[in-house]
Formats: sequence, C-alpha cells, structure tokens
Amino acid sequence: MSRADLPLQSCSIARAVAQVGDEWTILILREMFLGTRRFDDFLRQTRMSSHLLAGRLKKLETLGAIRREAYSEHPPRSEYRLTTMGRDLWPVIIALKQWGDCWLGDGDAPVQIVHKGCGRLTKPQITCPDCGQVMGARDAKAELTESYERERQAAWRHT
Amino acid sequence: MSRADLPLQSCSIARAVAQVGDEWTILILREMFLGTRRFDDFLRQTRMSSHLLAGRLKKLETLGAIRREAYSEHPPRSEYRLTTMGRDLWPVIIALKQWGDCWLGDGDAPVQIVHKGCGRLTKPQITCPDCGQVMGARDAKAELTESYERERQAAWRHT
DNA sequence: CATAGTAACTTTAAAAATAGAAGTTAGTAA
DNA sequence: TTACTAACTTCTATTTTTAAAGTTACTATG
Repeated sequence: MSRADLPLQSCSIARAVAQVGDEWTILILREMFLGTRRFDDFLRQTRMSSHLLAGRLKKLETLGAIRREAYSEHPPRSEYRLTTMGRDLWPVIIALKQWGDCWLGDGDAPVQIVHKGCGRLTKPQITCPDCGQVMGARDAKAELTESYERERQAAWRHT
Repeated sequence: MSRADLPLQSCSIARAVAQVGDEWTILILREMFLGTRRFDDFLRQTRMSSHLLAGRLKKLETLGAIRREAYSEHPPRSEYRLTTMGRDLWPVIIALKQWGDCWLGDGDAPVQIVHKGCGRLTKPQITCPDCGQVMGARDAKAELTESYERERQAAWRHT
C-alpha cells in the first residue's frame, strides 16, 4: 500500500498520519505554536526547502488546519494561522516534545510550557477525565469496534 | 537542510520527529499498542512494504524504543516489543488518534480506550499537573531558553 | 532612475526514498 | 515431493525530496 491510500483507511490514526504524520508538517506545526506566521520565517526556522514548505502549507490549508490571511494587498503578502482544527493538534506536538525532552534531550529542554491559568511552568500530562488519574500506556486497554475487529482479522486470512 | 540533519537540532521536537515522525513508524507504533509483535502481522495490518518495515524496525531497535526477542531458535523467529522508551510514545499515538477521531472520523471511532484503573471508556485529556486543569493550545505559553532564543534569532539574520 | 533588497513563491535537475514484486533461508505439514 | 510459513533481502521502476536558481511584485537607497 502506498501512503496515498492512508486517508482511506478506517483507522483514525492512519488518517491523521496521512495528513500530519510527516517530518516537515510537524515542524511547521511546531513553528505555528511558537507564533511563526510567514513563509520566509518558516523557511528560516525549519530550514526546509521552499518547494516542500509551499506544498505542505497548501495541504494544511486544504485540510482546514491553517488558513491564509492577506496582511497586505500591494504587494500581495499573506500570513498563515492555525484554525481550531490546527490548534487541536497541540497535544500531538506537546507529546512529541515531552518524549524528545525525556529520551533524546541533552540537559535543559529548549522550550518550556507555562500554564496561563496558574502561571506556572508545567509538564502537561495525560489524565483520565472520569477519575482524574494520570494515564500511561499500561493503564489503557484498546477496545475495537466489531467492524474494525473484523477488518483486521480479514487482513490476517487471505493474502 | 535534509531530514538527515534533524537529529542534530537543538529542538527536542525536531529530534523526536527525526526518530518517529514518519508515516510508517507511527503505524508500527499503533500496532505495537494494539499488541502486534510479529513481522508478518505488522505487514498485514499496516500493508507497508516489507523492505520499509524491516528498516523501520531496525531503526526503532537501534534507538531503543523496541527490542527483538527470539521466541524460537529452530527455525529462528523473533518478536518485537516496546521498551519503556517506546511505551512512552503512547501519548503521541493517543493524541493523533483523538485528533483523527474528532476531525477526520466518520461516525464511531474504531478504537476506544478503557482506563484499567477505573474500568471506564475514556478520552484521555491533557492536564496541568500543578492545578489539575485541562489544557489546550490557548492555555499554554512557550518559554524559550536564552540559548535557544539566540539560535532562532541567528537564523533570522544572515542567510 | 538604476540598483539592491524583501516576501512569497515556482521551476528544474539530481539525489534519495518508496512500492511492489520476486527471491532467500530455515524450517513444518500433508 | 510439494506446499506453506515466518522473517527477511534484493531488485527495479516510480515518486518524493533537496538544493539551487528563477519569478513576481513591490519598497528603499543613492
């Protein structure tokens, strides 16, 4: 299967990955959350090629995760901003950051998060909304819908 | 800059992305969290090419996120299992899943999460460990270390 | 007014990664 | 003996990415 078919899968992770699961898109999102809005600033901060940046921005815009807004007509200039859909990717970026800080870091994390609500430096964590406890991989069990279960077993059978 | 240079960046997100920020690695991790352990099962469930799967598993093993364990000597057969480092990527997968379910889903999520602690279906959320409140992008402010700030401003100047 | 500079891209060509198929190794099962 | 499985590796065609140069539409400087 090629990556082009990922959006068609019934797994929502596969679909998410098809849209934002590549190196450069994630770096663009990082920049967005750091406040970068302009083409050349994305270029400078990520050092990706302009060709790719243009393509990725277009893809994110088509998807609806960012929107382009003109800040000058003459000459034509525009900014890119996150939509609600795009802002909802924050947990993904934060999760990557924390993992990177923890397992690949060399000393201090270059970026720290301040919780505006309480004003403190914080390391956001995943919790269960029902009982409030912190959650990790071992506290969770995946439950598949019947149809998804069938789909996965079908893959097992005939190849 | 090419993707090969990502691991050298001082940003921990860039470093994380260099290791696990590609389509197929994320799908492999999804399978790991669903309990898949064997080469051919990864192949069947992700439908990636065996060439790529072999490469990605090797990379994850070298990194230390998974380990290979023989479950038979004759014939030689092995399983892949998450290490603690690998299990710590759970929040990344969960964040992608929730975003996918919310923004790209068509009806029911194919996978649901049960919190073993309280036994309930749950949608894990990000909270501030200090005050306990749920957090989103708008509740957070990024604070850069001085050296990282300087590094970013240097990119701005001379090109 | 000519030259330099900036922002936001697009085009091109060469290099690298991927996809799909076929092949390999070391067995077990009919 | 033939078929089949698990876990890969090799091969080639196609696609994607990289890096560099070019384009468009201006503004600023001497």
